Amino acid sequence: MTHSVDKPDISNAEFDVLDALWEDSPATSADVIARLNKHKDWHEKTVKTLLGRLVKKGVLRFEKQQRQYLYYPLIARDEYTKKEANSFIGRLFKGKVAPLVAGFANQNALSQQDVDELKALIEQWEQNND
Amino acid sequence: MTHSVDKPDISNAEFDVLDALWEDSPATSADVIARLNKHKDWHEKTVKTLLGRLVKKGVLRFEKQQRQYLYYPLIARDEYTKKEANSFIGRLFKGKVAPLVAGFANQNALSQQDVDELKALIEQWEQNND
DNA sequence: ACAAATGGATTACACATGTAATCTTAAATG
DNA sequence: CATTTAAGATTACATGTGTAATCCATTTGT
Repeated sequence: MTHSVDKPDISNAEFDVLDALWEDSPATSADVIARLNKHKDWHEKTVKTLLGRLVKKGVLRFEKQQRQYLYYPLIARDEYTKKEANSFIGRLFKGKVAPLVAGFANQNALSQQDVDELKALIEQWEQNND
Repeated sequence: MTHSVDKPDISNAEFDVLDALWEDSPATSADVIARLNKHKDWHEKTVKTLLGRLVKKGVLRFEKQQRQYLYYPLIARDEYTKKEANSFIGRLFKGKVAPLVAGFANQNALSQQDVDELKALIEQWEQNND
């Protein structure tokens, strides 16, 4: 990577909006509002404000579709979560992922499926690092 | 657990202060300032403001030591990180820890040690869930 | 054609946060 | 003892954030 644009901070409320867009995009504000209101109860105006802020932050872009806008995310969910995970683990667990998993194990928050997935990941890792 | 007090939000700057206290407590504000300034460069007044806010939020308490105060954390680091990890994983990864670990693996951010620790955790888990 | 509804733009406003400066009082120092 | 210093308390102030309301221009329904 030769150059990378500064990642703007995305607030919690903004994240929820972005997440609705990640669910399926492009989408109109009405679409986003409808999706969000399946779980939350936000006023239409609120969601529009957040869409606007995300555009201003460079996280979304839009294309005019007659009167409405079609919004597109400019960052991938995966990329975003990866960065957030890094900084989170960095701050709280000195960058080590195992202690976080240990906390989950400790709380009985690991399912058989989680464990299976972790085992698969490890196997994969060992494959690549013999 | 029969009853639990509402956990106040701790901001990023506040977390750093709290973390300095977790390093060793009780401690005076001067201690905390000194510790923080090994890595950051915060004005003394700033740190004192943050200590005050943490006290107001019920995260710290203090005892007067003549003129100075001795500050004590009122929550354990482990407990705090556990809660934060839960909400973080909840929001970004639908509550599943494996996808987060997958992101790390994917970035080549897993060391042999991490993997060893994960394996140990899994083994432990399987022990308890046969 | 006119009015009502609807989309986005602009404005609002309280509380949180980062980052101190100033105030008050008591301890230390000459 | 008078003065400087240092601790905590109070105040400050720009920006960010949650949560809309209002404004303005179309589109749509009657």
